[in-house]
Amino acid sequence: MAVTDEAIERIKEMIVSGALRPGDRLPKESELAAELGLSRNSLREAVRALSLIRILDVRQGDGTYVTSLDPQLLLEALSFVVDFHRDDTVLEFLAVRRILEPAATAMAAVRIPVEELDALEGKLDALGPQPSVEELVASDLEFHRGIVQGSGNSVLCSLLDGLSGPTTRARVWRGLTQEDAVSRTLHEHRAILTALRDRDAEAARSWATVHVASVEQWLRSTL
Amino acid sequence: MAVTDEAIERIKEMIVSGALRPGDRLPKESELAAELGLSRNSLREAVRALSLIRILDVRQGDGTYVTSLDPQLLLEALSFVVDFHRDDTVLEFLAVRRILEPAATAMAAVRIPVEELDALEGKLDALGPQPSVEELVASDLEFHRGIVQGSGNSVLCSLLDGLSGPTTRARVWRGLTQEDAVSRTLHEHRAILTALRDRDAEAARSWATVHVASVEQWLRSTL
DNA sequence: TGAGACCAATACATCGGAGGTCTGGCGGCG
DNA sequence: CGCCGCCAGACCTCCGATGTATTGGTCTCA
Repeated sequence: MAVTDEAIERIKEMIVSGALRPGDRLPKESELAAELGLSRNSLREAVRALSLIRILDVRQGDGTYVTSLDPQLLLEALSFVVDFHRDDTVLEFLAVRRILEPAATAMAAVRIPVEELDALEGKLDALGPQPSVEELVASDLEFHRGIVQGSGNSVLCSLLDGLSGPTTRARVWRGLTQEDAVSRTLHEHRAILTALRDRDAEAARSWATVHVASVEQWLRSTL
Repeated sequence: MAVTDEAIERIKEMIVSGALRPGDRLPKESELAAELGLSRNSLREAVRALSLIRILDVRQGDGTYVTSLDPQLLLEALSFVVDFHRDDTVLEFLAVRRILEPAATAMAAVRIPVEELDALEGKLDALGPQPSVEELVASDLEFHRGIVQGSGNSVLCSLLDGLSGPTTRARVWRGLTQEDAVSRTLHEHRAILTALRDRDAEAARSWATVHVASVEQWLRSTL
């Protein structure tokens, strides 16, 4: 195995084993390089790779630290990966989302705080009757994120966040706004909110399914 | 932004825009470095980072190539990330799996080929009445992977594969084998197979739910 | 005495070059 | 025609030096 790959494994092992804990500072480049028995350049490649997927956080002039390792942070790299997929696999991502989103919405029905529901409704109200594409995308993203956060599962939340990345979403919306789907989507958002207020998990699940499925269907007919 | 990060974005952009397609070979280090306006060392850091998440494939003595970009390949990096999580978040990953696995099993019920079912049953038969821990883990992993592949959604398949990574699974099994859960698990596997043979999606979904939930419950009571 | 500016130490960022190693292809030899 | 060794190309690793951002202490001034 190449020295750099070995360094990646060694650093990973140090973190997994607990020798390095979240927030800990790594020895400085030169020391760590000597410790692992390689040059600074090679070590830097390892550190950079781990930095890309948010395992490490390098701060110039300060040092290199282990991140919080929150699922949210680590799965953020997922959206980077999703960006590489073209339209032909978007449907598969959307199918996964159609599984997760209703489940998350149903989970949220029994535990999301009323204040959060109020906040979400307020944001829907703030959206005018003729929102721009950018506003719609932002609103949609925020709406779903708010609900999924209400599920109380941060892994689920981050996963959906990554799957519904800006790129995918934007691609979908770009054409979707040409149709009358805008008002229908907003109506579905309202329906989901109502179901959540009623603490009706099954209704919430159904509305979420309908919501995602309608996007999926439109996309399938277009591609 | 640092030159290396910029290089990562530039390379990503080249791939997403289609300038570089799967399987394409990148210009050699020195040329690409000159083209992007940075040193080879910095470029190497960028390439190494993209290589870690399976976007690029560097072959010593040959060149650097764009991978197939299959969802399967890219989501493989997910298991690397999952490895960093400790027991306290395993439950959240398992909860996500409890959502996805039944759905995938139900999808498989209507489309998995009979030959695949035969193969899976054959593997269960090959497992003796007193399998070792390693055999059990391997069998369990292979069984679920075979079924999920039958769902026909490669994204879903890779996602579950990553979530049920060897580490997580091994941790769970290590203690689980102490109980009588072994025979129960094997029995559940048989039941899932039967439901799939009957093309009974609902039964398959239910058995998969029971299967994952039992592991989750045991884990919850142990932690 | 307290606040703000200055400065030096620290640590990462970037660079260019040199030597090593592996791969694949070309040509010679049997 | 097939096998084997040579060789050019490309990545691997390392070194040493310079640039740059942050930090924290110190010094000066009000």
